[in-house]
Amino acid sequence: MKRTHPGALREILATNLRRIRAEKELSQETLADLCKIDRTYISGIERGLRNLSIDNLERLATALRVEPWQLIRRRDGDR
Amino acid sequence: MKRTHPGALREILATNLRRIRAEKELSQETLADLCKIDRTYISGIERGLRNLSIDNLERLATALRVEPWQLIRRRDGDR
DNA sequence: TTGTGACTTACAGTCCGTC
DNA sequence: CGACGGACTGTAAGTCACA
Repeated sequence: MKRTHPGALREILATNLRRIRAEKELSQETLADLCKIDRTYISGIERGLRNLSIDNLERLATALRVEPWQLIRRRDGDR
Repeated sequence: MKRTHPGALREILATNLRRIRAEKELSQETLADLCKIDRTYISGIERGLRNLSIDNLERLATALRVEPWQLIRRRDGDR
């Protein structure tokens, strides 16, 4: 696929998105439906392959009913 | 020119960026230099006209020495 | 249900300026 | 110093057929 790869923030977003989506028990497809972003695009985000814009970050957050910043907040130990 | 202008998140970022940059007493130009983003582009971000990617959000955050999520976090008191 | 490569088009992002 | 414009280049956006 070779979609660009830099950026640690992408990885954080990727894991957060995947985790939160799982918590809400949504499939990529239903989420895609909710925020009107293509399913395969969401797939790409969750694998850290897509460098999305903050407009799309906002759409995802709204669909998931979380604040946008929660999607890029590092979560591990919560430091 | 027709720069797009949707997205409440952009406004939050705009004010946060402007505030933090001011706190660090950096000009748009020196910040541009620090994170290697074009000065006119930073100007556009601070006016909420630009829909930047999270890779660039990260670069801005790094240059300002803050966490990326702090740039898009809404503070009580602004809108 | 999700991953992937390939593709076109819209705009992200740069560089030259003026005021 | 910052707002704003014109003209460009590179890549995110968005979709598809198939695995």
